[in-house]
Amino acid sequence: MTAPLRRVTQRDIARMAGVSQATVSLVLNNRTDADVRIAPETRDRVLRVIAETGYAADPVARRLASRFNRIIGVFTYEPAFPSGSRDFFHPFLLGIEEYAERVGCDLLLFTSAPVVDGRRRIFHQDNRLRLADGCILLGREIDGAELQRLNGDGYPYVAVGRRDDAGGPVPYVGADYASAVSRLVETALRHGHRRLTYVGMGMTAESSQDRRQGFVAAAGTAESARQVAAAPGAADATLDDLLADGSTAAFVEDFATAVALEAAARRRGLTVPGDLSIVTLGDPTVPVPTDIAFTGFRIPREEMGRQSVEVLTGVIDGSAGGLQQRLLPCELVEGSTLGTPDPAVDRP
Amino acid sequence: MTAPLRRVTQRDIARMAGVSQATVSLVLNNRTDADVRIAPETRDRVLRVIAETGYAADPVARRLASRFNRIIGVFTYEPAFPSGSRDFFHPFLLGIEEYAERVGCDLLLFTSAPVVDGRRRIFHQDNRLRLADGCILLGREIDGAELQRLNGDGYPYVAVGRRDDAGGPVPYVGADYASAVSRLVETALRHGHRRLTYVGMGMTAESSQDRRQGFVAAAGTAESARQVAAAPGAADATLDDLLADGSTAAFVEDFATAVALEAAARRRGLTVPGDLSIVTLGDPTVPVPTDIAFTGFRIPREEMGRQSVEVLTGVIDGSAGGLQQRLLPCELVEGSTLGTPDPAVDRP
DNA sequence: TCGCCGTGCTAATACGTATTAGCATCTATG
DNA sequence: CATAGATGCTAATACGTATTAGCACGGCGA
Repeated sequence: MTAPLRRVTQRDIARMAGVSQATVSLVLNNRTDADVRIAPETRDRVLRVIAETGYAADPVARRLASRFNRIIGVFTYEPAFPSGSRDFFHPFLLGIEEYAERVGCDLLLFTSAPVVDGRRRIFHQDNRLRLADGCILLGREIDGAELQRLNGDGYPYVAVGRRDDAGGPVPYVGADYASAVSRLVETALRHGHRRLTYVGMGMTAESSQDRRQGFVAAAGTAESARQVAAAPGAADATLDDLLADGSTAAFVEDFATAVALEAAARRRGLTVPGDLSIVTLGDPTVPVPTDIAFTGFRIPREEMGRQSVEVLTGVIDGSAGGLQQRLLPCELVEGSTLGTPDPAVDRP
Repeated sequence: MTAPLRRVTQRDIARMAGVSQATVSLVLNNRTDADVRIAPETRDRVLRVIAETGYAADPVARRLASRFNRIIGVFTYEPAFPSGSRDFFHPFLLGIEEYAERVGCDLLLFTSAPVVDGRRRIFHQDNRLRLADGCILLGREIDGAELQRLNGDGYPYVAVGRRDDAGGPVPYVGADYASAVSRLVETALRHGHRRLTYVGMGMTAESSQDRRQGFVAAAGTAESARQVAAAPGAADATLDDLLADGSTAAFVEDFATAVALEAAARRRGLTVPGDLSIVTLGDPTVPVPTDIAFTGFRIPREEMGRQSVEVLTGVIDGSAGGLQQRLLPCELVEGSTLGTPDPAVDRP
């Protein structure tokens, strides 16, 4: 190993070209303002030396002197490349990367953030947020206190997924779950379903709230629209509950639960959607093997990633005017698990 | 939007605590050298103010003044989160993230690197490599000229995958393809195979060279050991060629080609491995649907990611002594596509 | 000849931190 | 009481770039 060579700096270039460091900087930044004038010969001379030496400005010094880094932080509340839930983050990252590339920004993954109580923390002793010009927040549940702190600090950020206010409005790019669920409920009602059940996971996250709100909003004309909590493991109990209630359509928050529910129904000799319609309210977040084409909707994850970068760059350079909150529409998936309820099922 | 608040700096802390900026820095870095002494009361006072304000050192300034950033760059020659070949990078990134987290480093993805002639370039006008303390290079084929430049600049980096020298030895963490292929060839010979064919893709990448070398090295006692180039689309022609040659075992570089070859054989009523043994020389890089359990080996991608970070940190802080080149063993996969050649096949 | 303006560049400074030489002040020692 | 040494801190400077005020020079009009 040779001794680490010293960087070539603007001073070196300046000396070689017989000009001042300031001139090198001006040439480098192609400044042609009225009050900054460099003779073409001088400019060429400097550029030639730069080319010869292969000089490249130190981005760190640049950042210190000016304002921005062209670095976009990405904070994930869970590891960004998990083996388990890899399908959750991946589409977001894909969109983020694509747009970051387009605007010429690098992506900084905050892998150094320590895990406390099972989740990563943004704020800790050696907080490194300021490395980036701004930050994209990814995660099913985001700590409200941390959002509040971000707002207080005036640090530019965008959450992926709608977030409730936290000491002020939270900039976000989310998916319009409420509307998507509402449309599914309306479809069910058109098919003649009268008794509906929302099968949740007992979560308080905004994404869950929004789905429930969409359910409630559209189910006004139903005979019954109730909510229950369930886990994939308790599919049989959930099925009992649905049958006892006389529900003909289940709106299932979690994809894996829907899969388990369908399997349980089949085991009992029930048909889907003949005896029971099952609607899923989102893409699988973990790989679940199934051949069933569930009726539901698609979360525009990739587009959310893209637009989160777009919004963030706006927030950073201040060009974004007012409130930066976007809800993207979800595309409905027709599938084959929502049908007309079998009249054989006893109803008045 | 409020005006972007000025950062809290060490100067602010110093003023509040009634000390100098230097003292704040010393306290912050927990300096306890013999010639640096801070009274416990002073230290506490400073720490209290730091805690109150939630101050965090600006990593950019820190980097400029000192040497390191705790940022590890990741340069991918293709997008890091591709939709197509997502399975290629993902395991590497997983290992990289895991180890980076362990050593408390952040990960910088160089998404800003522009694409020229269909591939990303490390070196371009506004080269941002120096943002990171060092860099991990990912990609099937890495430009030798760029490696040479990296070596010349004395920039710390590690390639994932073995690389030929480029103006000096290239630090890398690779997989020992040669040995893995050799062992597979030996297995085939033990099974009685005498005529072997290496089905390559006509690539010149080191990973391809190594496989071929392993093939040649172990096939010495075979009656025939030849190499052909083939693409998945030309499976039928390849099969013809194999049969004409009387080869009983095909060592197929590309997973998709192996799948196509097996399908072609089945269409012709041939059995695998009865009539033809097929060995794959690596995991699929793109998702290929197949139910066949191919005989081959597993590339320790995750471990390669982990160790690349380990090696890089060593290179960066200079603690790594000599040459940093590691070849990790590949685990053989028994599978069911390598068997004893059917004696019915005409051979002398 | 003087003043004025346009041109081409440089000196000085800021950005926020780390480091080091060295200045006071106090304590122990002779 | 003078002095040596330890102690606790600060002033100064470096890191590499961007920015801005302003200097020196030459040409031109009056």
